[in-house]
Amino acid sequence: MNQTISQAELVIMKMLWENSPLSAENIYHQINELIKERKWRKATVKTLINRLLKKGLISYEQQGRTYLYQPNIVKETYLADQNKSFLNDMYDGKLTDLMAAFTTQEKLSSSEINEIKKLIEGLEQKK
Amino acid sequence: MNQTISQAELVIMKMLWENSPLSAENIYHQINELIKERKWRKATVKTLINRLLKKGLISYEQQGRTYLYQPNIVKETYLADQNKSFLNDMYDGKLTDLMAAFTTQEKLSSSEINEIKKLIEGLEQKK
DNA sequence: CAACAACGATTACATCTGTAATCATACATT
DNA sequence: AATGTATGATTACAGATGTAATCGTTGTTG
Repeated sequence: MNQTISQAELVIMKMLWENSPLSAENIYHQINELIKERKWRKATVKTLINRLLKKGLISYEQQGRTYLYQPNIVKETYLADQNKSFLNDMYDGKLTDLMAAFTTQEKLSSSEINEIKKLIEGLEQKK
Repeated sequence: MNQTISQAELVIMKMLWENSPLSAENIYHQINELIKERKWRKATVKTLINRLLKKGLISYEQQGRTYLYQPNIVKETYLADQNKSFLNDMYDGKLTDLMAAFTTQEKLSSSEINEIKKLIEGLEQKK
């Protein structure tokens, strides 16, 4: 259940999280239209789909001659796991260190700063 | 120059960022003392060191019969790259989304919340 | 019905990773 | 000097990953 998703596989997963179920053909087209830099052959897309199937990360329902694929895991769950790993790997679990790095590294508009402030205030309320 | 660092290699890099130069022997011992769960053979440690050398991520100076290794890249630079990739891969570059996920996902002490507030205030000053 | 096209299945193959064993060499010790 | 030992170098090998080509089957079309 705790299968890893490779970089390439993640592209497929994102597509399915945004909009599913999708056929292989469909995924193929979306990838090559929306992500111009990346040109995958159909066979490549199929391989990635099959690997995701084998890992149990997606499933399909048969629709006539084609298969329609859909994710088995929720995006938020996956992200939460990734966040945790990233935080531990890069900042030894110290969230404030991570926050400091991100906020100083990325340039923020004042509306974004406000948004973040609101987040923090929300946290204070809750406790 | 934009070499990737694998999970295992990162363990070595962290060691060197914290304290360098170090000999292979030294790295070996630190890994197996400090990170109890992980038991690497000396040969494994050497392999990882050699891969990092080949990637140009570390270098050595000879000290008699042993080599002393040291990082060629600064930790902060590496982290900044990782942050950027992570932000793009997981949150399509939307920092506030990332922040929202992390702050709601991790439980924060009120002192941590304060620390973050100070960070944000610092950002506001600067603009 | 025959040929083609569409779709899924199978196979391929180089590189990267994790995890080492073994080999060679130089130093230390009896 | 001979042998053990520490250290670096070379080789190994399976699984994951990126990137596909090709094969097989079934529906479509002239």
